[in-house]
Amino acid sequence: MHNTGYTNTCTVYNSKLSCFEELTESELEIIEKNKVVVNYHKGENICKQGSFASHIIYLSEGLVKVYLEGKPKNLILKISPSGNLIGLPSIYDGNNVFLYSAATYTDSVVELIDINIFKQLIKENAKFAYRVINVLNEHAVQIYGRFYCLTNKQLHGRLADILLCLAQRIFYEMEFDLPLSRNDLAELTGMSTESVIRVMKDFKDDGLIETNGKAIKIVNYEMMNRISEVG
Amino acid sequence: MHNTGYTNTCTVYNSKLSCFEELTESELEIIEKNKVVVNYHKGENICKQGSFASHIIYLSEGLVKVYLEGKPKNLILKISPSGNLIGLPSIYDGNNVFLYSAATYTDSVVELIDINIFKQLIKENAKFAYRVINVLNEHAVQIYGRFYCLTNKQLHGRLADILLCLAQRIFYEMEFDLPLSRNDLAELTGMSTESVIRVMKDFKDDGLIETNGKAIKIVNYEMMNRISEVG
DNA sequence: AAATAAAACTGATCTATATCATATTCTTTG
DNA sequence: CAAAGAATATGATATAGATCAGTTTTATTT
Repeated sequence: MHNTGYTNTCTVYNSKLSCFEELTESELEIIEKNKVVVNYHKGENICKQGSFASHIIYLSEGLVKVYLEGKPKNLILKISPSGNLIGLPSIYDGNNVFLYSAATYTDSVVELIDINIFKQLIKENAKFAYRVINVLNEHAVQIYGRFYCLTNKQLHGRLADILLCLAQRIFYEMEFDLPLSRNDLAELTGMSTESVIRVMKDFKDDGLIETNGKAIKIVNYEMMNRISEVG
Repeated sequence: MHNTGYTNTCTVYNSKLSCFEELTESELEIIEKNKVVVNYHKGENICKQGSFASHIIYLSEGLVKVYLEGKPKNLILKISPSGNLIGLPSIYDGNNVFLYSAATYTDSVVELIDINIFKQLIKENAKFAYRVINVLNEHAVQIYGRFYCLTNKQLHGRLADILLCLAQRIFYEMEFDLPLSRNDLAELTGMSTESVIRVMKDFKDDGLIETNGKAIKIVNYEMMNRISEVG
């Protein structure tokens, strides 16, 4: 049976698709010549919603959250590991503005590509543009899934989602050092910090996970997965 | 000051951008020759999440909801009036599948464009592709806004949002015949039908709106707007 | 027009989860 | 190394909004 569901809050946008493969040597050279490399510390903002989007951001190292600014609290759209582009939705005529903010969870390295050059490449190289469309759509699927989960699943499901997601899509292991605080997890799952702590405790008490400081181990994958699915 | 916020649940995706303007005569002809026109009755499905996406759908008449299928309940991503494309996110290599379902609120007319022809045009005409990217991004903004509202605003804010949205973006008038049931509104705002009714009553009692059967009139626009903003 | 079905409405109750208040542990820094 | 500051933890309380169980109104069918 075909999988029609968006059953994962999984927040990680980890594109398998690179659009740059479709560029010619000379086009790549244009990018190389016009890009700038910038280092960021943990917790810094790499772009700010509403500010002028002069660049497309390529995350070459690190881990960032991409989020909408909100009055009482922000809304995280995705977390993005290295190898992904940030700011593609800014390619939008008459509105050269970042549609979201992004901030680093860990020290990160970023390459800034002039947005006008990027746009020019799209307008000249249809294959490249096609790839960009693919990346945007892949991204859309992720956001849809997250949207569904945050609006439909409850606490245990959402937290299970995120933990599985980190294990599977960021660390590729069931045991990892969590670079996020309980507070970060709360923001990510749309729950209160206290609830994160309580649900984590539930998971521990039920033998689904083990924690030791920042270290987390998903012991009972099957069960965690069921919790994530059931909500 | 620049408006950086996504303060509207507004669900209506009403693109000002048409991507077809960038096509040449002969390209348009290709589309004309390969398109099929289909009529739908109110309440019918025009595409189903997970099914093979053989076509891009152009809504030439009517009003539809675009939604994710969910076990206890669905999640509406947007409502789309005539003049918009549905199914663009299906342009996604290795996954020729509808990423969402769509169903009509009213009798509708649809033009089906073969997805392979559409893809081919993207790959050959970069300007066209650029427009498609613009449409996708415009769309993304809408969904982000809705995402924010559904996860952060509470009942009164959400319902005020939708009513304003219908008035401003669908009917272009403060007085209109609502083509949606209370149940539809509930689905749209992510609340229970009973709550929709209660909040509607609150609005009526406070003199913000007047209703008479299917007819709705937004009397106090200012106040409704404030409710929508405050949440 | 009577009968049936479907919306719309109302009130009572229940529950998931936030919020608040406070305690404990861990981490940084003077 | 002590002191201050974060981050984590825990229990009590509050509440927005769902769910349930009905009633009334509107729409549809016979």
